[in-house]
Amino acid sequence: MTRETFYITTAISYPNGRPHIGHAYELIATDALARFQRLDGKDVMFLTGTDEHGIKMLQTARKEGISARELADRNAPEFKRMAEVLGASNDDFIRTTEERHKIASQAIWKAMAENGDIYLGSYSGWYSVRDEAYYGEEETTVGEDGVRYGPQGTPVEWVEEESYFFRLSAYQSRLLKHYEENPDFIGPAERRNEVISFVRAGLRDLSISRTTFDWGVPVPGDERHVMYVWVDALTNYITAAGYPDAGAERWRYWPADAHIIGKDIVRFHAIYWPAFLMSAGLPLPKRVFGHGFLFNRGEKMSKSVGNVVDPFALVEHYGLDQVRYFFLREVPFGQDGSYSHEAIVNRTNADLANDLGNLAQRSLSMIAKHCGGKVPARRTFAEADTALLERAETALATAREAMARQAIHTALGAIFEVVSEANRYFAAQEPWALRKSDPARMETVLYTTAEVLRRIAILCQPYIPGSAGKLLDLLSVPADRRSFADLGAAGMLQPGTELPTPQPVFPRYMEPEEGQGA
RNA sequence: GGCGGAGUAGCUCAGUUGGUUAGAGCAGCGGAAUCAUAAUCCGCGUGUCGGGGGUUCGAGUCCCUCCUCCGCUACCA
Repeated sequence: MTRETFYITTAISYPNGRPHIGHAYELIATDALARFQRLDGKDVMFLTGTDEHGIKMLQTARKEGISARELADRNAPEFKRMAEVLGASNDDFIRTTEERHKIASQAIWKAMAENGDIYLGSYSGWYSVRDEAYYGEEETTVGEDGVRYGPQGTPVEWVEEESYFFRLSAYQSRLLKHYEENPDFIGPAERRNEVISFVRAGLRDLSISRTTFDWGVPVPGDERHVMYVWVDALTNYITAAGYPDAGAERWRYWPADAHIIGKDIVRFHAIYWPAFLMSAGLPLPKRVFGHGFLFNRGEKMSKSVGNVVDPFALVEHYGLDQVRYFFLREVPFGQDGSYSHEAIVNRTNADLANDLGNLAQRSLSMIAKHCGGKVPARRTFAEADTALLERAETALATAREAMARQAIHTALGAIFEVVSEANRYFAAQEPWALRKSDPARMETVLYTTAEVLRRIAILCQPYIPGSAGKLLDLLSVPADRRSFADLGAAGMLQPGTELPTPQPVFPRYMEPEEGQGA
């Protein structure tokens, strides 16, 4: 029997600089979504990568006195390294400068051309390099410095060039129909509204080639042109699935189940991309989800303010799972979020070290001391025992529903509800008192606690894979018995199983004696 | 200007189709306990639910209006 496939992607990062916290955030969240589906038995493909063409790469390279390719070759590995440092479980890392991507991009171009959607025209206007957009004369203003600026406040220059156009205007009603018939195509709902009102306002044909530079994928049949960077960038999602080879091993993953992107590029993914795919006769992704931005103490990161936070430093300072947990739990996915040293310390100490870590430590220590370091025997379960264990299964159901709509914070909330409940259970049962009054009952209580920890750890794997794995190791849970299918009765701990000496899983963050925090 | 979203306890937020004394977490205060990573458990909130008006037996939850913030979008001097 073939398993259900699940294909999920991040946006590909533009490597004209080093990875920043926004890249890290998107990757962590997408990784959690991918891991969840894997644990839930799906055949998952998770893709991330870098988007290396376009004039901005060229300009940054020029400024540094190197070629665009050298810049890409220098920075792309940093993004790859970030994926490793963040514990991302991506199955592939695509670079748009790869040969397979050139083949795919040219193939989709040809498919769109054969469908009659590409025509040669010319474009002249005020072009903003930074915005990568043309503006009408009336949209620009000449500043006091004599420089002409676009509506976004970026300098523009007069550009006149021959350009291929994509007949986007022809797709207006088909797109609207698609949004109508597939209400979950765009998430969250606010983004969907924005897209629909934009499309309703009317779509103009899109300029999709450039002749003013050559850092891009050549247009098939007319190599004076390179493709507009977004045509080539969006195509990465099918390149990695083997396009244009319909017989490719990975083609079974297409269409993607979810493109996870920042809210700033929703338009490209929810309008242009489906239009390109319709034109090329390919199925559309099932969902495009735009997450929010992160702010440092409520302020947008910027180099001038000096509050840019390096994801590598963050992981180094707080620990990988602490960083993952904080962003996934603290920020409602889809909304903007804020982070600060205090918030990270509070959240991770309270939830990970105090609630979960300490519960594991106190119960496993008792087992080590009073049960011979083996999974204790269990007698008849009391109502409190079964009730607690069932909470974990309820949490899985809640998490599953939440993760299907990218409500990662809701899923984590449900899981940590079980942790709280387990602490209440442990305090109410007082196994330390039972040790003298009713040792048999103590064993059952400790068994129940260990078992609920097993379930919690299984549920935590998508979010804090390293620590969850460590906890499962402490419970001697075999590596092949850690999926969601093993969550319930089928995978329960076997009394008598030898357990390793308990060790703290989540170190408590202690403020350095002196010096400033991160 | 148009469209959309938001404004609820010190902080971050939940609040189904309107219905008993508006909730959670964190922080704070008091207590219990001592198995544990000074962790845990219990108790404690007089919040104008942005302002005003309205519908209703009853509104945080519906309608109108105003204010503030944010997003998308279209423009104008």
